[in-house]
Amino acid sequence: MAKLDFGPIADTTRRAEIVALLRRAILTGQLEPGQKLNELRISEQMRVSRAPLREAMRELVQEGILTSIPYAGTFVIDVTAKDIIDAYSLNKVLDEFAIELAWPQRDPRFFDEVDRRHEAVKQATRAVDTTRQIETALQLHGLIYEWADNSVLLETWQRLTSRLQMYFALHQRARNEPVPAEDVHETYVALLKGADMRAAQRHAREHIDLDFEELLSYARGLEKRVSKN
Amino acid sequence: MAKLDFGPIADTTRRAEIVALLRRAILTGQLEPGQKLNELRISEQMRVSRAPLREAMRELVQEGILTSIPYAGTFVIDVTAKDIIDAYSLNKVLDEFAIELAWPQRDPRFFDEVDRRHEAVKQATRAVDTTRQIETALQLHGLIYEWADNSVLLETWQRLTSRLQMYFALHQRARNEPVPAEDVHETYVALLKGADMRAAQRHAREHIDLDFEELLSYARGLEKRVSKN
DNA sequence: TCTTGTTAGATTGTCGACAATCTGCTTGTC
DNA sequence: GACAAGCAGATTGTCGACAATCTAACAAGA
Repeated sequence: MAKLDFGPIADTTRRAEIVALLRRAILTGQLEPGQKLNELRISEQMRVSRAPLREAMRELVQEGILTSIPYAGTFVIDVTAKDIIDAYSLNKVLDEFAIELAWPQRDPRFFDEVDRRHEAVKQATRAVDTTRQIETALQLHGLIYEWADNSVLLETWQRLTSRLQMYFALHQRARNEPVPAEDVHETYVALLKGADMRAAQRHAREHIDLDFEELLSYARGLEKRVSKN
Repeated sequence: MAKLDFGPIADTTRRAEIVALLRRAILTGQLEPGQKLNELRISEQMRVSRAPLREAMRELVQEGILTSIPYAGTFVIDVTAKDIIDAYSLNKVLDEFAIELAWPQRDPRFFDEVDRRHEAVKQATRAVDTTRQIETALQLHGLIYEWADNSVLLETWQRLTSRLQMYFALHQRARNEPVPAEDVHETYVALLKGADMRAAQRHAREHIDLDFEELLSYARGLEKRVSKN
């Protein structure tokens, strides 16, 4: 008998859907950093009462992409150059650790997934779908975390991912030139499938530094933003 | 003129107070793992409506110490041996990183803080106040994170701390013998004040392993718990 | 002119009630 | 007795209204 384990049914609460909508809006840059979220307006737009909206906002505050000041409002987090540096330097450390943990766990399904996600990135690149390209690249990157079999590490990575995605989206938005067409993940994928763990760790670190430089140049250009209504 | 910079005023929303109350109850083990949180009952006990209570619970869910199933309820997270192992192994990695970042940042205020927090631990130990002892020990431990000057790392550590505190509290609760009177932090403190960073990192790792063994033996004895009303 | 007090409007925080969903029990049927 | 249907109670999710707080504009006084 085929072993088909059903995943949990979809959370069909308004709250969950609101969280997804808001998160997407923030991570794609539709909601700009520093921008204030007006509860009444958003709840009306979504045809929802303020209660589930506020609960959703609480989640996103804890997730680190919103910030809230009592009686003043809830805002999209501001992005400073330091934030980006901090996130990236931590990401390096976590990557190294994740690769170490995931390495002995690699199995056929892992290798399949690598290719599948790599393919998704390439497709998004061809389609010049910037948002999706960022999304898929991070998903490829997150594979080692999923295979590391450490729930706390995975959680930490997911939190970090939110910000990284936001940073990249802002970056791409700032320079509105088309996305690089070359495939920067080729080497990384090859190393993940290879036998030399140290090499993979080294590459992950260097690869990150590459993207980092670009992002940082953007970050340095960031000015303080005023909160918009 | 003395430069006194006022910190932000206290968040005097009911929500914030509820979060603090609930968190404390969970971290000290007053609310047991797996236990269900009945909204109506708690809101009545606290003389508060369900709205701010629910928002507070959302925060704690994202904080990782509560878990929620739509239309079923919100529960204190279950603690498995694997969770403890995962948290600790990540903690090791983060510690090493934090020491590295904090090392060049050490200043007179840092050394003062080390002593101050170390003193707090010793005092709690003398008073045989187990809860406070765990709290202060973690605060001493968290010093390197505060000095690392990496906001994302600090956040990550604080999330991790919540769980560690919970694990320790459960552990102490399980074996109701008094707390060890000897000062296990003496060496750590000395190394933090010393000149050899590598030695400090090494000790942090070993020291952790020590406590870890004890905690693990407890974790292994953990049985599945049924949810209580 | 600058400061301080006041007030109106907008927005967030909180409340009590209703709707949707789950759980366990009972009932009826075979 | 086993099993499904249906019902009652309890609990969570959502709503609309009210209270508390903030903001900005304006007026009064030094």
